[in-house]
Amino acid sequence: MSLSLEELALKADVSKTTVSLVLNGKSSIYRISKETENRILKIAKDHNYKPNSIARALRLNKSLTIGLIIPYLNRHFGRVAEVIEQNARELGYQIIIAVTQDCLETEHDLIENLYERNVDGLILATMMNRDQFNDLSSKIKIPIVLVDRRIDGDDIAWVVSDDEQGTYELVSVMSQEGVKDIYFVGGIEKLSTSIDRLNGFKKALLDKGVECNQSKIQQIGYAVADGYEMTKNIIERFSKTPEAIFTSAITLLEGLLQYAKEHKPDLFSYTRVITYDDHPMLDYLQPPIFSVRQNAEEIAKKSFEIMHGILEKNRSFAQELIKPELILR
Amino acid sequence: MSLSLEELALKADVSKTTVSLVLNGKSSIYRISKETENRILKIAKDHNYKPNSIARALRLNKSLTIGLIIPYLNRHFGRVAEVIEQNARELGYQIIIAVTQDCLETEHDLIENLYERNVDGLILATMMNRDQFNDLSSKIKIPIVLVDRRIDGDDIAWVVSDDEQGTYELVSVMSQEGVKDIYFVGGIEKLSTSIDRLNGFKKALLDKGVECNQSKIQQIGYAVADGYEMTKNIIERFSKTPEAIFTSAITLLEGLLQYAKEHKPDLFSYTRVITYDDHPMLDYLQPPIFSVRQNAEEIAKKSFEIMHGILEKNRSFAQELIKPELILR
DNA sequence: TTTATTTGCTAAATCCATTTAGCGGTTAGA
DNA sequence: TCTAACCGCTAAATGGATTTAGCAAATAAA
Repeated sequence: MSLSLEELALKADVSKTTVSLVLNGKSSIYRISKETENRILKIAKDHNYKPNSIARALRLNKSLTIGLIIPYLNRHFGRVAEVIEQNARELGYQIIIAVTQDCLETEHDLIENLYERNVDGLILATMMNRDQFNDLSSKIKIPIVLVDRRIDGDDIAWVVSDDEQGTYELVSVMSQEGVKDIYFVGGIEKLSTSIDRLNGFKKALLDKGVECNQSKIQQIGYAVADGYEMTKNIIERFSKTPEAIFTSAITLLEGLLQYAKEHKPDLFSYTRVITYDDHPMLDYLQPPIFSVRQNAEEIAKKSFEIMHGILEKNRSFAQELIKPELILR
Repeated sequence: MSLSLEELALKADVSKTTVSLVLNGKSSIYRISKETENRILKIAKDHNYKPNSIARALRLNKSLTIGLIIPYLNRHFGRVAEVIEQNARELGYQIIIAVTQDCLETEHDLIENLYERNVDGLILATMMNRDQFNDLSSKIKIPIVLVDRRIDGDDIAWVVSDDEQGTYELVSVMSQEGVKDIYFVGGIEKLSTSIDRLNGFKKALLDKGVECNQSKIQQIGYAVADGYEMTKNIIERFSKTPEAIFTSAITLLEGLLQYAKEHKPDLFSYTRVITYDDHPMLDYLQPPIFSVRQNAEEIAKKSFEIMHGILEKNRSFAQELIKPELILR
């Protein structure tokens, strides 16, 4: 299977240069005769010739490969990865995937690793701050598109959900109903997802003249156990019967549900729970939990689009806020 | 950044052959003096030399890259992919991921594509039957490990959940409680997951002397909409009040829940629902739904282990049935 | 002193596709 | 008749690491 240019040239009784030129559509530029061209094309087709991608990558310094670095392959990022892969494939790119488990050091290692492995670009759900990112950018000479988590900066490409607006709208639904005593169960404090969601949260309350007490805000992390812990803190230290709790990720909601199940089975009789991130199973929980659905498909599509634009269309960076969808049950 | 062997050789004032030999641990075989060796090692370290992986792949015909082809990046396969990636990374391999959406043609295209892109091996959740697989094997000269879905054959490597046993145990819980009128909501008929789960289902009933009527078995597909459709069929055509329904995947359960929500809100008052696949949210549904949790981590670990064994340890194929876990709520 | 062996290292081939510079032959124009 | 332009194609260099065969100098053995 898959013979080389040279073998093809032998069969066509021309040099491998000629074969290469023909197959790369440069026949006319190099004045290869129609006859020779057709002969070569036929032989190539008959033998189902595909150029060796490694040799090609070496020569062209271009591997048609994009590295995708994300914290987990959970529901959200799984969907993002899936759609990025499909979009990439249509344009001839492959996706190399790697998961950081939200560990900054792992992220650094992976970036370095993929860079050395000659990916053409990186799509990154990063934990870095601006300084760390700048450091990196100066070392790494391939385009980077941030996804899901952004870093402020005029020249940084990113595609993220409009976390602030989504949270604002969701929390506003509560505050418009007069709910005031609302708790924020947050994730990793320094990430844009946390910052933006917290801003949206505060803004929704302020709009109704509710001052947001610092004691109502917790940010430990995005793991299920973190959600459990923060819920526990709220119930055991601040209020046995909070009016409402906002969890800023589906995993945190899981933690809340787990705590409620174990220690507070009647939680839902006096507490409204709302959450960032949606999940189909929420449709079947009692009582219904309002949520914000991130448009993973659009996030994925745009982020590859930007990458592709930079790589092949000489476009520069771009930034996109993707509108999430409110789901009121 | 990242200079070449040649540049390194220049700095060390030796030939690139010498540098390569030293860096590949062949100093003693080729009698490179300790002095030269240390000088080269130091320079390489100072400059953080990393061999160009593309050049290496071309020369060695080995890309340290594994293709992973799965139907979706959903919860189950996302977790499998995540763990495969982590295991692979520790041993220096990268994972190229691609999703088929359970389309056989896409699967074929992807296999061909990844093969041409010189992956060293393929881990595959396949839709192929034995003949198609044999056809493929004869063309493709790299190791293939099937994951999640197996194909019978003495020389085919696979790692799958013990679907038959898992289903048997789960359904036995029902049949031991005297439940007889139980429906099978199945997936894609010809896949081993479907065949094995159906066998386990039948066996559990037969053990209690219950004959399994063909009308109680449906197999349309694994999509949420398929689950909806099959549930609808059961309720509208066979029994308004089935004693129990077994869904053979979490997506099918979602379809069932959706149908119930829309057309049969009292379904759970007379019907027991059990499902293959687990999901943490099931903990919070009323009434509790018993399930079988596949050990995605173990499946992932073993499948890469087998691949690695074939690639680097001269081992041959292997087959592994991974025990799932019954979750009774 | 001569031959054999060891030491320490390297030139060149290899993997395969791409691309630049240019060769030898024909035709057209002056 | 001579130069210029054109035609159709190719040799060779390139990218970077690996590996085989082997060279020259130093040492040991005869």
